[in-house]
Amino acid sequence: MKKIDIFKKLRSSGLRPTKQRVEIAKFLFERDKTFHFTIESLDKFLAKKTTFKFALATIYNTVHAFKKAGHLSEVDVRGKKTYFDTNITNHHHFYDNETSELIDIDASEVVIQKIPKAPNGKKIKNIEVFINLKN
Amino acid sequence: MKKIDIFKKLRSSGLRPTKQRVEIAKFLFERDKTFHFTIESLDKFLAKKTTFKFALATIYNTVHAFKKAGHLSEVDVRGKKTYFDTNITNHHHFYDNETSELIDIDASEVVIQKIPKAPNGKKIKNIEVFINLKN
DNA sequence: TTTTACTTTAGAATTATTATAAACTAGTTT
DNA sequence: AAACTAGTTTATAATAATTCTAAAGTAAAA
Ligand SMILES: [Mn+2]
Ligand SMILES: [Mn+2]
Ligand SMILES: [Zn+2]
Ligand SMILES: [Zn+2]
Repeated sequence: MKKIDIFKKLRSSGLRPTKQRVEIAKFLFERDKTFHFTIESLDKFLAKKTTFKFALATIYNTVHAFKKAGHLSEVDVRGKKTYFDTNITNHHHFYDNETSELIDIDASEVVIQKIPKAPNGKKIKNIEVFINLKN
Repeated sequence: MKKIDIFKKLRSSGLRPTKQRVEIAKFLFERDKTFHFTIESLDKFLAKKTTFKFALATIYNTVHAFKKAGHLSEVDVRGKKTYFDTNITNHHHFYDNETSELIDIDASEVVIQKIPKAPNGKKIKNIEVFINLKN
């Protein structure tokens, strides 16, 4: 992903390309594989890898703007912190409780044969399969 | 569920049957159908339906003791509050985002045909299917 | 360049949860 | 039944994740 794409991500999220936001966007999107992160892990990375400061509020605001624009998704994990995902396709997860690690499962890897019909007046929006792992 | 069973629930959770705990246990277990709740909803019910006071810490402690003893389970729901479930069988959920309501799906209602194998050295502990609803 | 609207930031506020430690009580012992 | 002991409740403080605020700074428009 080129720098011009980073600007597009920002613009399409309603964000001006400030230096903080560009750094965040580069870290999130300028890579080959998608990944999962928390605000805390992102903050730690930014503190270590860049010279200037990032207020936590800036990180929260930027991540939420990306999420709102559909450039990030959120994953439900037991625990207190929110996990974000740069994989915005429909997909599923393994969760390794020992390491607190999320592993993607492509939607095509899961085939569901039978599912109940949605309650009256409701439709199915999406199905999330969460596979807990043990050793 | 009779009063004697309430005492068993408490005893098997390592809890003395105090009046607070008996009230909580009666509310949770003395009913025909299982249900989902948060600490907040439980607290509100107890405040409204009983005369004596419940410290929040007592509610948290009692619920956690039931969970640890296997009398309650926890459900991952997007959001900040923890949801508990008096249904401790393996089962799945519909989640109605409009009403923030969880609806049980019996394990037999879901048949999964294909699933990837667990990563090296890991085993599958359990599979949770979460179906998001829309109108 | 000046202006305007948006952005960053430090710190305060909020929310859910957990910890603390003093007052209280259930169950046991005498 | 009184005394004892271990467990319990409670108000309050502490912690952790997140959101809010408002002052100072910056990008883009005029
Ligand atoms: Mn959020
Ligand atoms: Mn959660
Ligand atoms: Zn993922
Ligand atoms: Zn349930």
